[in-house]
Amino acid sequence: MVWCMDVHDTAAADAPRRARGRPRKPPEARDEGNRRRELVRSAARLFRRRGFAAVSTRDIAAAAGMRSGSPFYHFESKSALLHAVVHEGLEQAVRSQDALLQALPADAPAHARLAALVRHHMQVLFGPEGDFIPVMLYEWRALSPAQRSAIARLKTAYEAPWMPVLQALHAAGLLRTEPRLARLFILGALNWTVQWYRPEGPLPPDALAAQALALFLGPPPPVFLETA
Amino acid sequence: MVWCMDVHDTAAADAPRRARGRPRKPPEARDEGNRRRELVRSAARLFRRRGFAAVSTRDIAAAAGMRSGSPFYHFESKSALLHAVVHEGLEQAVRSQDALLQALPADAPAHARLAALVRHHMQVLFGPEGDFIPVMLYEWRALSPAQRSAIARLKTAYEAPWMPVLQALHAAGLLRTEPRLARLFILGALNWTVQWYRPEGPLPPDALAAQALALFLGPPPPVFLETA
DNA sequence: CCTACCGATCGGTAGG
DNA sequence: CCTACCGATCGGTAGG
Repeated sequence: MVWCMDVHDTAAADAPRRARGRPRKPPEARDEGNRRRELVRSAARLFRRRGFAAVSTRDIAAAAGMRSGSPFYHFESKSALLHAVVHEGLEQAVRSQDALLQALPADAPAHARLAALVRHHMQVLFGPEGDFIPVMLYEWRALSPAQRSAIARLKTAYEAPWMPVLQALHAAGLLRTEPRLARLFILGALNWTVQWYRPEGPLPPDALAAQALALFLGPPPPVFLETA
Repeated sequence: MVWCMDVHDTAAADAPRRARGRPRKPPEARDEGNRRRELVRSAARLFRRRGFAAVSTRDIAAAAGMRSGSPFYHFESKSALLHAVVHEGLEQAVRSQDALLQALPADAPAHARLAALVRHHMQVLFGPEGDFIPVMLYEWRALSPAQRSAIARLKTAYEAPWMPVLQALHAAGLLRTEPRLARLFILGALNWTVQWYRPEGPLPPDALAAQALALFLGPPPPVFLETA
């Protein structure tokens, strides 16, 4: 092995350690936990833009202001980084969706509940943390089996609240498709928007959500059916 | 450079060419044009299963029964192979879609036309050539700008016939969403099925298409509106 | 279409 | 968290 320190330079070796190489950041700016978060954020952005396999750990390190080997101080592998992106994004999405449903009036009609779920889903896809879930949607394959099943549990938790809402709409005759299939089609149509929709365009995410809802439920909110 | 032929073995060099290395296939089994097609087919299957970046040109060569360098006899680069997959798949889809529309009665109602388009799209995704279009859908990014715009023209040709149908449904009040958005949502819901649907399961592709149509158009075919 | 090869890059690691 | 490095693999090519 070859080292950059010249082993023949005994004077330097015996002298007190001098600062070598590039200057270190002052300790208060390094802020341990945030370095890891910065890696996850950078990885999410790069994975979304170019895909997992096309992004190198060196790219991620550079985006987070580190050297090539440093991501492996925080994560044991590239795929562990992907797992962190997906896991943290999905955990946050489950949390905010649960909070949303808690905030709805207990007697909110199914139509209003579905509207809230669709609107929230678009916020998850295009909000400030908008890289995390698309990475899950499109880079699923790159996870190991063990990682996949950890994610699958969270995904089930995210999708669960959709079912009673779709079942109620189906029972009321407002949804002609079998609820489980309806959920797959609806989430598919919404997830696909990451391929073509730009939130900075003329149509804001909430308006896009309203258009999607109109496609699935046909006529405008038939309030009369719910409020007897 | 080092060659496998021993240059000191002048006797062998002067002797009439002997068969060296692995045996060649007889000429009639090689069938020039089909080798290229086999590469495209193998590439399509691998790109779909593992993604463009995760598949090596060696993998593709092996799947087509070739050695590592041989794909570059047929294609100038890995991305040219991807382009061939996408281009040939999309060309075929445009052709069969056009044939389908020609075969419909001239007075077929918009509802029936949309049903035919949706059914055909599922056949494109899950039929015998079912790897080609999913590769386009999910590996779009890996194409060069020039390749992308060549594909974009074909994609426009594929999507064009959907618009008059959706506009007619919109005008008839059977579709509550602006037609252009409806097209994006509908094709998105259908394209997403490659993530979860297995055609060898209990629900055949045509039945899946019917369920999707019911979701978008609500009530069963309102024939009375079209047949006066 | 194969053989033999090249330069570049990749994920990951030892040692500090 | 950096430095210096390793073995493996990758896309691609020259020459036949």
